[in-house]
Amino acid sequence: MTEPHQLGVAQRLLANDTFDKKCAYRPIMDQVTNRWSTLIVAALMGGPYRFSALHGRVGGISEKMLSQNLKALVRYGLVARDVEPTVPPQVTYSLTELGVSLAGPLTELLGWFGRHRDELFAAQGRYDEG
Amino acid sequence: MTEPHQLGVAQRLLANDTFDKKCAYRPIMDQVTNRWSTLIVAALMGGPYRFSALHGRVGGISEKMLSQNLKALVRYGLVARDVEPTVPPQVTYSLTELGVSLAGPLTELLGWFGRHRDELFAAQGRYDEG
DNA sequence: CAGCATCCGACACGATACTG
DNA sequence: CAGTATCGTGTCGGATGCTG
Repeated sequence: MTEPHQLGVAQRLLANDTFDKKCAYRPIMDQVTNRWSTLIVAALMGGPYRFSALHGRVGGISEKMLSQNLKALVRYGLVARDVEPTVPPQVTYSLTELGVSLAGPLTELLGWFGRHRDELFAAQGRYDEG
Repeated sequence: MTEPHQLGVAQRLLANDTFDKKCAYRPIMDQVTNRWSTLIVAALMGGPYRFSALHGRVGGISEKMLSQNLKALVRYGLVARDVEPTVPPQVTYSLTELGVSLAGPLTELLGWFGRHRDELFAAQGRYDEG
């Protein structure tokens, strides 16, 4: 039941050249779905966070990558950056409305990997054996 | 209405450490959501394809990357590889059941980028100006 | 036809050190 | 606190040429 519908959607998308590699928003999508940005967006779903809090929350990310990816996310309007001009400075990051709207599809994708984790590992194991 | 639910889901996922960087399936997710694999899976939603057909369909991909990514997708059980022992050889690729189940979330994500393309570009333009 | 081997440049990423 | 600068390494990914 879901299958034919999904295939139909895919066909339409392909027919309209909507996600071909040449399509102009692919670089943005590559950036947003990369290793770190997904985790950062996910972390920000929990509410606004300051730089160091985010750094602790995203587990394993370097300051450089956090800074770099945050900059990109701000650039695409997915994350808001609020600076409190105090000493020491306080910078708070939060999802914009656009960022929140991305959270849905992203969470679904992440959820899929969570649900099918075992099957993926099993297939990987089988492949590496034989 | 969707917002609080999504945030709740995210919170639960984070609380369970389900998509932290350290989480074991992240490497698989990185592979599957990378630049080419998403396009390959999308192309295969249209039905089974042979190597060269797929190569033409995915637009811009090199044979090396197609081969490499197909191998990874086969390894994770998302794509099936059927060899017809003829001369010349015929190799057909298709989505497995697992692959089809991934198509849903993936299509949603791709659809999101299609729908919000203009906002992303606008934000990018604004950022690069000021 | 369906690929693998090789070379090579570009960039992602981490570690370390430094700044307002 | 919230970053930036610099360096070094590894991987990504394209181009080319070759094989069964």
